[in-house]
Amino acid sequence: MINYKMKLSELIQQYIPQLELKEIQDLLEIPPNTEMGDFAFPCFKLAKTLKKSPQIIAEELVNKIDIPNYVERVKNTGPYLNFFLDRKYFVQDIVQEVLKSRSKYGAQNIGDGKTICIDFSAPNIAKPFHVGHLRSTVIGNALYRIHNYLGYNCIGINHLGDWGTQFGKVIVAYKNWGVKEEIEKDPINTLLNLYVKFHDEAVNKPSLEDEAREWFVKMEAGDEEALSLWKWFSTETLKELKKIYEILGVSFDYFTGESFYNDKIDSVINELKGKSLLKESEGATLVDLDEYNMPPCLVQKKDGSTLYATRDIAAALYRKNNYDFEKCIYVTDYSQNLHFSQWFKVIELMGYTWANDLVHVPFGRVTHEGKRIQTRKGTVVLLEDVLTGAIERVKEIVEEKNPNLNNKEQVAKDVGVGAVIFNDLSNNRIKDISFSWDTAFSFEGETGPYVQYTHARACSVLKKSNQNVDADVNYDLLTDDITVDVVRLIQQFPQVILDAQRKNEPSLITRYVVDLAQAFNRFYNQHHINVEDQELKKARLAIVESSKLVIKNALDLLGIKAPEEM
RNA sequence: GUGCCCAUAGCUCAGCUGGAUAGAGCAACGGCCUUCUAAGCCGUGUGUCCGGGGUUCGAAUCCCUGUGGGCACGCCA
Repeated sequence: MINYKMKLSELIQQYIPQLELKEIQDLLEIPPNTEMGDFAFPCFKLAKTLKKSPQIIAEELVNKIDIPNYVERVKNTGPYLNFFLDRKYFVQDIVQEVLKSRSKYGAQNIGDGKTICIDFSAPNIAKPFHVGHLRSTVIGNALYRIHNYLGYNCIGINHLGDWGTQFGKVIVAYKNWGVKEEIEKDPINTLLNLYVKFHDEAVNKPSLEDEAREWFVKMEAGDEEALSLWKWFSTETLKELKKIYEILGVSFDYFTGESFYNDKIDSVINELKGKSLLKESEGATLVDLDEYNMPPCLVQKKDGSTLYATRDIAAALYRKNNYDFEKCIYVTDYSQNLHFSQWFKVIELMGYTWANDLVHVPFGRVTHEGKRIQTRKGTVVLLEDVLTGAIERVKEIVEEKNPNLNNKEQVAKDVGVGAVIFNDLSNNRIKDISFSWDTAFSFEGETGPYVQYTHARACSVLKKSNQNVDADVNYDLLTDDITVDVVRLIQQFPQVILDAQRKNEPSLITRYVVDLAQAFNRFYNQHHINVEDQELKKARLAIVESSKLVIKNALDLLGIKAPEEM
């Protein structure tokens, strides 16, 4: 497949040696309207050096330029030089590439086997998995898949919130009001109720908070009772969590939560001490970051127990030593921005240059009808309810529109879950999301089901064609506007993946696949595919197959299934 | 108070490291199933791109400033 941007840049440079190839490439753009061509080169930058108006420069260039075979014509429009690619050449080039590469179309090896750690999902044990946790999970999962597709060796780590003072709270609550059998029956909800009850009671009895902290001190000291309760709570909740991951189709290489680093903390504290980074303040131990315009990073409470940051530092050191990552990505909501800046700085102060390879990928918060979701207040929207609700809704629609569908259960799951994931990945990650049942369950327009439907439709046409698709077709039949629009989008896919990786922004792929689905649906409505004319049919099938493959690849990168029928 | 983030159509949002008339979806109205899945397609309309300055040949995009909102700021995670 030709890198058109590169080729055109080289071409232009022959006539404008004043500019670096890189500059020309950066300048080359896709015009806002396809009537203006496939690529455009604005001549403003040259006006000063050439001491001519950009309009005149464009005009002179048009007259000079020697048109290569893959370009149909070059036209000047005011200060712009517009390139119109040869449609037949272009469509053939792209379609042949897609049909050859198939599920690898868009894949590249820029990662060259280098390791990327992705720390994502990380729900708190003993708290329910709500819609807020979904974002880290699906964004992290998409980043994992995107990096993998680009040749990185990915390590997905679920840094479970399974350690800390909160467990002291749950232990206190359990010892006061808990019932063993209830936890066994419904661990997450029962533990949640205990947690909520703790906070209700602690309002009137603040000593409970001290008790909780004491229990956490015991946990870190290896107290048997504390640890066995903790272990019990964790295993029970983890079982529930794994069910959710199963439904979402998300997996991890390691479930090493915060507790995993318990025995690795002392050496971190010693190292910090050895590097003279620690300071005592009001009984607590911290790293002073005043110089860097940040509040201090607390590493030990006055009772000697550790904090979130301490365990994050220990985890980073462990990962660097064991995985030798090129980059370690943390996917959390933006309320943790300061936390990450602080301990990244501590790593840097410890003298590790790889502090620069630690990347925080923040995302916006989820509210429910404008209100904050708070576990403690019990105002949660459970992810499980959202998922099962979406699946039920899909079942209703299937009964209405396609009652003879074969594997209804599986399709309902794929589409319902796909709708929820797609919805979470459609906007820029930094934007807050106001969760609403209506939008989560809407399946029209820019939604997952719309894209999946487009894919299923393409599959259906291919099936009904009763023939295999091959790339040896008459490309003269594929040069109309609507067809070329589809191919143009297909051509952009590899670059979209690169952008998504560079910016850690899966929504670029979500947006892209909607555009492609729209273009394909226009093609589908405009052109009948399984026509009598065998030559035409064969040509159009090549477009359908290519579109189908790229939609599938894009959905794969997002962690969304693409059923063949729905 | 200090720091960071956000502000684009009635609603939800795109708009790449500045570029040609600012775009989608939803909602509303009208059209398209005796031919490949109507979860679809086509058509109709709306904008002080939060205000004010500045940089530039050119600003929704960059800089400054004001307003409105969000988040964070020592023993939670």
